[in-house]
Amino acid sequence: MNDYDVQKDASDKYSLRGRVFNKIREDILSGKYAQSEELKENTIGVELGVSRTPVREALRQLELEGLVTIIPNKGAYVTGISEKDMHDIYIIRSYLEGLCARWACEHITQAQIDELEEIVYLTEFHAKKDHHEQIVELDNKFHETIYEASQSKILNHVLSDFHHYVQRIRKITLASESRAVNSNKEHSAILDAIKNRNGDEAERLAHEHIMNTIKNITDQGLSLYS
Amino acid sequence: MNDYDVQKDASDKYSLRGRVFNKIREDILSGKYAQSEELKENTIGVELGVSRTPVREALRQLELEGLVTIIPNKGAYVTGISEKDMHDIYIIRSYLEGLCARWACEHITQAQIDELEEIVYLTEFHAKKDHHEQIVELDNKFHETIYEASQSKILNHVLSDFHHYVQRIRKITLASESRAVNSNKEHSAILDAIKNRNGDEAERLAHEHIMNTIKNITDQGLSLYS
DNA sequence: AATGGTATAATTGTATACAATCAGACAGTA
DNA sequence: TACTGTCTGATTGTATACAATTATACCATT
Repeated sequence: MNDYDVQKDASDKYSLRGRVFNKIREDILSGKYAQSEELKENTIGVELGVSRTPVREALRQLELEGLVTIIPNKGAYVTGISEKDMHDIYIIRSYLEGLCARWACEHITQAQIDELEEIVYLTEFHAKKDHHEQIVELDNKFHETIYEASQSKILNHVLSDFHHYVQRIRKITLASESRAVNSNKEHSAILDAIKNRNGDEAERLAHEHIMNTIKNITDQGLSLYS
Repeated sequence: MNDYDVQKDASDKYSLRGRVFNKIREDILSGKYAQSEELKENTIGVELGVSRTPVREALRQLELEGLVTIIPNKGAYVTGISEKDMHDIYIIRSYLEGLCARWACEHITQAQIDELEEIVYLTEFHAKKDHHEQIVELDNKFHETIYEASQSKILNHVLSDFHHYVQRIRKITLASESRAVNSNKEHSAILDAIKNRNGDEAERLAHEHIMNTIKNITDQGLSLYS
């Protein structure tokens, strides 16, 4: 009757299921759950203050993403990803980001080019001042813009999926100022190739860009999965 | 304590949800549902003789696969895939199958090599006799074996996802005897490269193999999405 | 006729009830 | 002890109930 007891959780952008989904994924990727740990619907539901239903739906989605393995009538188990998996993801991305840059050459709009130029410019600025937060944000934006510029729903989808996995790593690598600067130079070169509609060059540079990221991490003795 | 060996190998009988999921996906890919058509949980449930619950779960999974778009509190709508999407999938696959063959060079077991040789041999036999059914089956097997030989969980996962989309096309292309023969010759060449542990060659051949498939379809005036 | 508001219906979101299945304990037997 | 069958509790699979939200139809007002 009275409209006062409405949900105060104003982030109506995400449904309950969406929030549960993100929470569990985050917990898996962050290592809160051990490998092969059983994820009980009821336990998680109680933990998050929701019923089993949204938890079930989230687990089914995570199964499709490969983070969870469901054995019928038995349970859901954490599959997680190993360091090798992370390495594989980077290699795969190096190919696909290359292809993506090539397609972007063919389909990019002037507005998108402008946006990329702005991103490169701003990154240069923030890199000097060591603004980690903004740098990571801009890095994401740069790649996402190229995903969209490829005008390939499928490729965008695949690369965006991987995005969740590499998110944490980006924060680490870009914390090094020198890498942030170099990374931005590479972005700038990729952008130039795209502006010149040089597909071969764009593909090659984007491919190398990812490979350099791997090299940077391993050179520092860091792990891709930390 | 004991590590619970989570088996992904799904010889599992499909749950209701699994069947509903496959059915809806099939119906979307086959064009039974029009683009942007609303998928009502209740309607589909009644149609398949199940309640809303498994239908909901299936729709949520399909959303993650990109075949369905869910607008919160409103409904689920068919996103489907266009002919361009199919073309993109083939191009993406050409890269990833190449990478997969490269990795297979590094990790393949003797048993898997034996299996591939058997597949090539049997395909040659069935191609002569125009046994479509078996040819398609063997074609699938060939590719899946290489996916596994790559020993990359991630790459296997991505390529297996695409598999569903190209399944229908394979049946069409391989119906042409000449293509079936040529395709098998290409398989044989890829296998040779893998046996010689020649990564560059294997990647190049596997890449070309997919590109030839596209060429074959378009040359026949066929569509990738039919 | 056009507009706007309200009641009503349809649909989704979540919670819960019940059935099916599975794991582990325990007792009986040899 | 080793084996085996049954019971019990726990957990998942599905169906259904109810709440929240959205769409639609209808009437009143202008």
